[in-house]
Amino acid sequence: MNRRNTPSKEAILDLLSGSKKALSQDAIERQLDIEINRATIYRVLNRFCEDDIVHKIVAEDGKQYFAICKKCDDPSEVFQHHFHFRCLSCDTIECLQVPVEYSVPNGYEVQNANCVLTGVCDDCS
Amino acid sequence: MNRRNTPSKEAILDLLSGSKKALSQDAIERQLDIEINRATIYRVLNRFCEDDIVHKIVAEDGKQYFAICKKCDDPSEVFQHHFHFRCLSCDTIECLQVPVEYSVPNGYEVQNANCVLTGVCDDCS
DNA sequence: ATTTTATTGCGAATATGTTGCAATAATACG
DNA sequence: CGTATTATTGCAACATATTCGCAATAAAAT
Repeated sequence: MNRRNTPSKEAILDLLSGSKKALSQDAIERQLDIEINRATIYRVLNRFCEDDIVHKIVAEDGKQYFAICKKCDDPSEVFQHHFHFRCLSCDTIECLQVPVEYSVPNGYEVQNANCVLTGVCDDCS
Repeated sequence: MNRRNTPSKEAILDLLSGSKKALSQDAIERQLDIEINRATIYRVLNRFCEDDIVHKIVAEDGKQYFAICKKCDDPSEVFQHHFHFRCLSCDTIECLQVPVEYSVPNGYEVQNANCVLTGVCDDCS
């Protein structure tokens, strides 16, 4: 199951790399220069997630957003899990450099954290 | 826009009150004694949310879950926002008595927090 | 008893995400 | 290079969650 380099993969990776925001499938499709099928975009994104190149956030709107967030995924930084901020005004989601801290009851094992704060960002307020 | 008391409303409220878990529309429909239309269930739940009787959580599966969580909504308790735990094994979501703590950059205004930890709960491990 | 209008059920619409399948194309290998 | 292998793509269809319009029903107010 070796990965191959394709125009789709490159284009989506470039877009995400250059974006400061987490993007949804439709946002990606809109912002791309080339045309890529919806299903393909999802497949590429899911592959990125499997390979831990990208992380996925699900917002309150129930939609999936994808972000690269180099700083956050930097192994030298300790926090894998960070808060995300969804601005209701400009309808974007960004990774905050704010680690998610929590405790859980005994016997609970946490595998993932999906944390989204919603409100109005600085640009919009 | 005054609210009216109806069998649907009561049944759903009773169910949520008696449940220790956050429930999705289909879980509610399944657990109800009486039959209530899907759209109606959503409408009742959304009204509850508007009236702050119930809070909504959106999990990574993109689905909405509703919980009453008296303890958490108790005004004497300071934390309105708390973590939720989704167990992948028993496929339930529960409110944890763990407050969500965070800071945001200057100028950001937070209106809501949707935080879900995913993993395996004590019962299932 | 009657009026007002919130609520309901139904069907249809919308939106998001996934999947099967055949066609295409990236890579490996002679 | 030329060919074989198989990952990737596009398309259409599917699945699921949620919402919406509309007419019918039934709380509540008078």
